[in-house]
Amino acid sequence: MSNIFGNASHDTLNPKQTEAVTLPPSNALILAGAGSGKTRVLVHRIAYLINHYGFSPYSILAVTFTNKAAQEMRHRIENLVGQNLWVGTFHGIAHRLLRMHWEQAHLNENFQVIDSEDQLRLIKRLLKEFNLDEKQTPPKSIQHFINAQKDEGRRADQIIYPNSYSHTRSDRHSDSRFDTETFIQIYKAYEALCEKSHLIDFADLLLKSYELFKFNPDLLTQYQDRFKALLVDEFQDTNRIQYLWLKILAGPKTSLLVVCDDDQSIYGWRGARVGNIAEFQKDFAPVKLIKLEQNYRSTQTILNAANYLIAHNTERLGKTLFSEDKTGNPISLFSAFNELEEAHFIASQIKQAHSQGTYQLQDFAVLYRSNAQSRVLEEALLMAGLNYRVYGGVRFFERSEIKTALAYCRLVFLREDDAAFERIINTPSRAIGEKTQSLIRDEAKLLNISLWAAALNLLKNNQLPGRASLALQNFIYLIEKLDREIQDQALYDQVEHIIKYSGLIDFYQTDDPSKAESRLENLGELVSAARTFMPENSEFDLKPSLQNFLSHAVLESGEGVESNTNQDAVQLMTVHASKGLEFPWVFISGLEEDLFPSRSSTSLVSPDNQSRLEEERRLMYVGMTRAMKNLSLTYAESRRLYGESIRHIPSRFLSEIPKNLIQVIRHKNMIRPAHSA
DNA sequence: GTTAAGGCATTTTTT
DNA sequence: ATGCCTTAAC
Repeated sequence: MSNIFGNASHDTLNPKQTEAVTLPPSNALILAGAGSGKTRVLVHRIAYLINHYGFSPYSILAVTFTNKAAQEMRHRIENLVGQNLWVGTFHGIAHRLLRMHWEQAHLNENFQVIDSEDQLRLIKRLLKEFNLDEKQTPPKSIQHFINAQKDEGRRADQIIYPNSYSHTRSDRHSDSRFDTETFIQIYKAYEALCEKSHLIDFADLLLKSYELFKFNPDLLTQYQDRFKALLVDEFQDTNRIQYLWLKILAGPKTSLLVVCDDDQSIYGWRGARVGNIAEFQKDFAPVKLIKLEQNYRSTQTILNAANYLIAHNTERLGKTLFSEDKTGNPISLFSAFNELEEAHFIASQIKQAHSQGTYQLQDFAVLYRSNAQSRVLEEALLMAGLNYRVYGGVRFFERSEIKTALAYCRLVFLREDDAAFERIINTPSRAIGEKTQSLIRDEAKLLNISLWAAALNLLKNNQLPGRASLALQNFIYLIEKLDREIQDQALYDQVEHIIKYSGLIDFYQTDDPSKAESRLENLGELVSAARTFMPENSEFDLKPSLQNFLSHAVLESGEGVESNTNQDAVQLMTVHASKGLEFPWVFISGLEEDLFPSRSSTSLVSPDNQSRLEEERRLMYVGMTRAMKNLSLTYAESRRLYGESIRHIPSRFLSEIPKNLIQVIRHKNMIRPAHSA
């Protein structure tokens, strides 16, 4: 398993690391290769600023991308300097700023954050209002459009018409059938709806907090003066708005240190701009550049292979990893007849190595390009009697029963929350059908009020048939009753009470018997989560309130599959999900053209072609550099995909690794599993 | 208001 | 092949 302390076993910093840590306060770019100890450098840098330059922890801000990275950094900083300073994700920090300055940000005090599922629901509702057909105008494409605009820092009225957005992301949906003007209109309506409902989506957290600074110069100055040092992790993954946010926040006296690895930029497809690195060097000149190229993770063989592979990319800053470790085992390569044999091979290799006692199961990771590949691998591991754990399922706070329960909490907390209203108005079913709901929506639209207020209006004016009226009355009564009952209760009592009296327990007990058990269990866990909930970061005097708990649920939705976490098990995940981790023995499977590199990165006729392929190559590079001792590569000549067998040729990436580093494993007397129907 | 049948897409994922 | 979601029929 990956060691959360990275290479903490090395007690001293190497010369390059030392140079980065002890720089005088100034702008710096740390180009940190895989396994070169970048988190360690960041943490030591913070300690150095405090201990050597006398910076107050209060004047330092460290930004990461994931909650996991933020937690780890917070933990390590506390170990080193024992101080509680401001560390968080871009979104987490933006959220906190908006909570603190909600008035200046033109927000409601009780605003709620919505996730992309809620966002999509709102968009679907708008499409209905616009009388647009979902087939002709897919809600997903609208969602993508809106998020891409916000990620670029543009409001609906700032869009440079036409097609100003098409260069950033995949433009599958930007052909003439979809009229940009319509998209902009929906974007506008969506903004209005969010404002009315006091809701804010992920992208808007950043955009709104950027605007908060932009339109409140006094506040901005206050923060610019406060932050003497800004540190950013995984800078290659920043998008436009995140860059703008950093740029506006960094004042004349702020020194900005960013850590990045352009060779590990694998999120271009969701808006990350590697170009921010060059822009940073220009905007923040002079920028001190330091390269960390010594790797503490892998054997030199693995690094050589990875170096040769990545050298095929043209868009690079340039960096070559080296290790003090011995050469190590050659990289093994296995060619299978089909995906079943491939899986069987991997399972038997693991079984064999494991039985010799050198490795635990958790020392093995099996990586793949797409999630669909995991099933065959799981079956093979199961057959071999090996425990495994698949990363990346539906996360706790994203499960439907959890989201429904939270929607009750949200509506109880804030009646204007239309997203919550729509989710629970008829769950469990209480005879408020499409007809009634549509009447409520019309009323809300007409008077520009929330769905809740619209429902009250319809009841007051007797505009509903008797049955519907009664049902709606009961629903409203239920929410108001819950609200009254939870006053003055502690958070966990509130959550427990709402779940208990919302009718959800009965509903999930009978709704789908196969899922009933796990759903009820999850609802129980939600109460436990509320019981143990304690907001991070004491500086802001956060209490375990319902509001804070709801924000936490959206912004930190937690690990995927939490079961069997403590069991020794083989780790299965996509190459993307493996970023930042390390394993003694890594398998990368499905190394075939059209799979890895993916079909869309090679076959699309677009000017983007080259960079798409380079991103795939970086992905391969990320996968390879996860390996500490052994790296095994596999591919299948034929693979069942989408119901039919397809022949594939070996991935070009295999031929980009020098032959002398590879040992080809021959088919021994292996049983070839036949394809089943 | 619930269930069956047909349509459809299907890299990667965080917040 | 499969799962998800809209639509059509009880």
